[in-house]
This record gives sequence, C-alpha cells and structure tokens, in this order.
Amino acid sequence: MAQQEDVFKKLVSHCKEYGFVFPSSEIYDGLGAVYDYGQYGVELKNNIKKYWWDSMTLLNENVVGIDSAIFMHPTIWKASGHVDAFNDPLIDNKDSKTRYRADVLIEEQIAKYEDKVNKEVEKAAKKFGDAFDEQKFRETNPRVLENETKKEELHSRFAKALNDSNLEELRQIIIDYEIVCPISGTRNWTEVRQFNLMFSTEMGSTADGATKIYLRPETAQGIFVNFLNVQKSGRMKIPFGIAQIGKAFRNEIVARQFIFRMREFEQMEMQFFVRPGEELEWFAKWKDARMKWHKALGLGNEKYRYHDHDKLAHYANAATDIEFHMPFGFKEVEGIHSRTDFDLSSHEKYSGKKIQYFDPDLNKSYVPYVIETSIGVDRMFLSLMAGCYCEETLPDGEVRVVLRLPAALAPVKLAVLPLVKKDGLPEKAREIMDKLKFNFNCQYDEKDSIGRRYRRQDAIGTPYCITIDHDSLNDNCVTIRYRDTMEQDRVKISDLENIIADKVSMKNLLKQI
RNA sequence: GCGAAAGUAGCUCAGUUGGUAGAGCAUAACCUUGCCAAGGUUAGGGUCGCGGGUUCGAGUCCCGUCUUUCGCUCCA
Repeated sequence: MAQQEDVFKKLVSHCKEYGFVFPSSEIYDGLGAVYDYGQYGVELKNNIKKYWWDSMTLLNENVVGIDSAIFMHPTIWKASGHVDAFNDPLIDNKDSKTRYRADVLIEEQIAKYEDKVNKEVEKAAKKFGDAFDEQKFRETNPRVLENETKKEELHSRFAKALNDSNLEELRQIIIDYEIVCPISGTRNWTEVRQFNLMFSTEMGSTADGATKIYLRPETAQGIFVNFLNVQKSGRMKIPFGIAQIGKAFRNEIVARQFIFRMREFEQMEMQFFVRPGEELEWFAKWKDARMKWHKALGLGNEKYRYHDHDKLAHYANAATDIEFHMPFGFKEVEGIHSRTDFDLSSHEKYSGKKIQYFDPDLNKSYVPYVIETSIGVDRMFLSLMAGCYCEETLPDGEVRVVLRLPAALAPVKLAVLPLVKKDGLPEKAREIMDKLKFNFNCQYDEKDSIGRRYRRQDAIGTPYCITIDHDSLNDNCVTIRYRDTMEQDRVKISDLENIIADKVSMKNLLKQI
C-alpha cells in the first residue's frame, strides 16, 4: 500500500511537471478540488473524448449526439429528485465523529418528552386503579406539566427554525435542550450544515427578478428533456441512444484523490431508449460493449472489473460499475444503469407534457425505458495516466520514465529530431515538420543529446520519434524510434505520412471494440 | 466535517540550540560530442503557503488561516 501511494504521488508530480494537470488558481493557494489541464493534458483529454464519441456515434447507427446547456429550468432538478434528495441539515458530534440529521435529533428529543409524560401517566394509572382521572392528572401533575411545556416549546421553536431554514437556531435548540450524542453521550457538536450537492446561481440581472438556477450535477437530464426533440427531428426509432459530453458540477462534501473526485468535472453519458420489458437485455449488452471499449486500450484486462450494485438507487432496476485498478485501489470509472422509465415519467409529470413514443410494431404508445452509460472523462484520464506511467529499469541499470499511452490517444504523436543542430540537419528536419504538421501533433526539438531528447518524449508519451542524420540528406531516409521497445527502423521520408497515420489512427482502436 | 501529518526553486528534498536561504535534477544561452539521460562555461528562478504574535533578529518558537495527503464520514 505504501508503495502504491508512492506511485500515486509520483504520478501527480509527473502530471504537473510535464504539463498534464495543474492545481487550479495555484498562485492564489489553489481552490479546493479544482484542477486545470495543461498543454499535454488537454490533448490527451480531447483524444479520450474523441475515442468515446466516435465509438458511440460512428459505430452505432442508432446513437446520435447532442450538446445541451449547463443551465436548465430549475424544475428539472425537482423532477430528477436532485433538489429534495440532498437537503438535510446535518450536524456532527466531535467525540464520536458521527454525523446526524439535526432535525431527526430534535424530533427524537420531542419523543423523549412524550415518553416521560406517558410513563408518569402509566405509573399513576397503576397506582390509582379505577379511581384514576387521567385528564385531571395531566392537568395537575408537576412533572407531566414540566415535560409537556418543554415538549411544546421545543416543538414550536423547532417548527419555526425549520420553516425559516435557520441552521444556527437548529444548533442552538440542540444545545439548549442538552441533546447528547447517543454514542459518545457528549454535547460536543459542530455547526449545523445543509449539504446540497448542487451549485446554484442566479439568472436575471435585477436582484428581485432573479431566479435561482442550478449548475447541472449530471448531463443526463439534458438528454431526457430533449428526448422528443431528437426522436422527432431525427426520425429515431426505438431502440436508439443519445450521447453527450459535458461539464457537470457537484458540491462534494469531501473531494479528494487528485482529479478522481472534483467539484467541476466532465461526463460522457449515453442514454439508450428501449421498449419496456427489454431493458435488462440491453443492460447486459451495453455492460459488455462498454467493457470492450475499455479493454481495447490495452492497459491490461486484469485492471478492470465489474462491481454490481446490490443496493439500487430510487430510479434503477439494475446497476453496475466498471472499476479500474487505480494506485489507491479499484475505483469506479463508469456506471451502467438501467434507469427504468423514472426520468421520462417524472418529466411528464412535472412538465405536464406527454413524453411517449409510438411504437409502430406494437401499435401503441409508451414511455421508453432507459439504459444509461455514464463515464467520467477525468477518471478515464486518471486511469490512463495510472495505467501507462512506467518506471523501467534498463539493462545498464538506468531508469527510464515512460508513459505508454495508446498511440491514438497520445498528446504528441511524433517528435522530429535532427541528430545534431548543424550541417543542414535542422533545415531538413524543419522541412519534414512542415509536411507532417497538418496531419499530426508534431514536436521539433534540437536541444541536448539525442538520447536525452528521446527520454523527454518518453515522459510525455510520444509514441514515435524520427531522427534526421547526415545520411538523410543523401538517401532521403530517417530512423523511426519506437517509444515502447526503443527499437529503430530506417524508413523513407516520403513514406512517413502513411506509416505514422496508420499507427496513430483512431480507427484501429475502434475496430477492436 | 472530525482527527493526524505536511507545505522551502518547475520537480525531489536539506537547512544545526532562532542570526536575513542551499543541493541534485529540470530550464535558458554558448562551446563540444553525436542514436538512447547525467561533458564544459554561464545565466535565470525563492518576500521559505498566507496573516498575526514573541524576539534586537523567525524558514526555525507560538496562534490563526489556506492548501495538500492519509484515516473516518459522505457519495443519485
């Protein structure tokens, strides 16, 4: 484990040192759990997105893409369940380190007062037998009266605090009524906090006319609310899917582990609409298809596994994760969920619009069922970095740091290196650069010894280097050096374009799915 | 959020009982070599996370704060 943490630390350093990922706002001490992608990071990230997008929209005739806005009508988040599901006032006991819902703690206290009253009444009833006048006892017994008063005071304060969403008052109530933690028995409480996982902002330029809107916590809802638009304008027939890549935002309580859990992140989601009753069949199909997509990258099949959910979310009838072996253990990279008709039905209800599909084969209308595949771009990025980062000891004992990224995803495809920076070699190299730069991300480097330049390219995952030497000027050939094997071939300059194009093509990757 | 540890150059780190900052690698320029890092000369780069306090004097001691990492907690 210590060794794995070590690898993780090295990976984070490597990401920063070589321009893949930087902490956000670093010169201002950073911003919690927000990161920026650097010059190589953005290339890798774009390539990941292209790999996914092409695998969805090119390989599946019945999957099309959209790009919906981040801002959406606030009622959408009521329909999806996001507004209500995460609105509880929470408080922590510092001694037992246990988190409670503040409202539940207070309600329990109210119940305790009621219990006390009831016990007094029971006791008296036993004692006095038939002669017991409960009404009178309740009105006169000092202990009953005391508890009743407390209960009522507490209840009205509590109701008012809840109504006003007054979190400080909730805490004050807990302190005033000496409510203790059931585990530690202490009253060492934190502040009461409301954890809403959605970020909100205001739309509208005047303060009083502004509407509270949310930054989307998932991209899926943008697909659901456009279901009819796409289905009708694209003449889509069920089964069909809608894919989308975009930013999502979650105000995580604890965001950690580098880019694994961020507050601003990017999702690649595909919602596949199917006939009711056929959803589990499609669920199995997508589960399989998505795993193939991952394994085609060649990071090693043993690094992936499924994690089937036993406990299902309110909307799902089947769910599984694809987990990747990160340096800190197997972690979720992608989720595949059978979401039933929960979302579309809910939007029907809240919008008042019929959201159904007329199925000519069945000759009837229905609300389609949905299979969702949802993958985090940033997690995918991290799994690639983790899976490809390699410190290799060469036969002479020297250590080589190499990023064995799939060629199709590598930020830089080709480095063009004159063996020496004189004798017309740089000029020849520039000539080759100018021919190839339209096809691939190429990098020219003439600084330092050739060996050192190879290592620099290894560190950013450049799969191919070509070296222009003195012979090149006469025979129009260059050596091509392979990142993974460090072997070299001599090839014609005129063949370079085709050779490299084939090696870095996304097509060859997609064919393996 | 609670608890623990850490924060000094782009990266990894050193810095003695408190006396105004160093190394290796990296970067840039020039010279030299030329197919797998670490040749020579030179240069740039740090208000020691930030703010207060103690002191004649703080990278060092104290307090606060921010950030990061780990554990717990949470995770549609």
